[in-house]
Amino acid sequence: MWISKRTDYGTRAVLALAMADGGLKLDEIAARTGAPRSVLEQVMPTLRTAGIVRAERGPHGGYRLNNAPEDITLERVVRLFQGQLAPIGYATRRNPDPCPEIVRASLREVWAEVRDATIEILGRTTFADLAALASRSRG
Amino acid sequence: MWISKRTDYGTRAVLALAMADGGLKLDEIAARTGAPRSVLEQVMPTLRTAGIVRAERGPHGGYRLNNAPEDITLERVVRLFQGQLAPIGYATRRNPDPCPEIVRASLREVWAEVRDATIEILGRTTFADLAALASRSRG
DNA sequence: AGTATTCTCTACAGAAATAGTAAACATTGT
DNA sequence: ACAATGTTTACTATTTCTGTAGAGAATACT
Repeated sequence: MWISKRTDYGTRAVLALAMADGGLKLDEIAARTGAPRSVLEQVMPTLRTAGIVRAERGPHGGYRLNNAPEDITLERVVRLFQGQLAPIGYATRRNPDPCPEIVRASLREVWAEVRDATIEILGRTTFADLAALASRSRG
Repeated sequence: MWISKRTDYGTRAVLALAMADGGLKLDEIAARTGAPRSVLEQVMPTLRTAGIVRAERGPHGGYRLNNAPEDITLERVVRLFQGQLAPIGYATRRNPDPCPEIVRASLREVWAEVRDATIEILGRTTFADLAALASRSRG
């Protein structure tokens, strides 16, 4: 239970764009993802600043992906909102907290395994994969 | 960053007991795990109620494991404190939240993969494994 | 009995993270 | 000008997390 709503909404929004022909307006993204519009108002600029989507204002404006869905991994979007993917602070890849006690150092090995398994899955899954999943289930 | 301190302290405490000859008093567990004694006062009864440790009061009292370390998985202890292991509410094994939108349903597949990978690791790792890790690193 | 030792229960307080709302603002097309 | 669209920022309410404290209960020893 550790993916925040904003992370969830962010990934849903990118997937909605990956599945759309052309761009989508904020209201359309809200409708297709089930995310509150007011929250997307914060989420979308974050995606834009990170270079994942681009936005245009005014009539006929909206959002588009900046890259092909094959080139956007889930890991990238999740990290954008969530930061570290390790389950605990002493098992991050960069600058892990120290483990003064031997029991903690042993546990670190396992948390690192969980971390790596998570990164492996999120890193190999692209939004093209997710879109393909969706069209398959749609029949 | 989703393992709570209490979960962390709980797993450390069980490992400390798995590595000890005989039992340990609360203060000894606190010393070996680096956990505040006052928090362990809440954590240890939780472990006891779950049948993972047993306690004895009075002089010469303390805690012992109720089973062999080989028979206690990390999954069991983590679930005790943490509950569901899925990264998000719509990807739990039992009673997942519904996924009205197609984008959410696609993402569920991936979160389920993460969940299963996590459970696989925590479910096969026992406290005997962790104790072995510790004695290896101790040399 | 009395006392020291040890675990147990429960209430609480502060801090931090999370979630969502809202309103004023900036840009663009017609 | 004006309507349509995204942007920014401040805010509030709620929940979760973390740790502390103190009174209580059981046990062993004398």
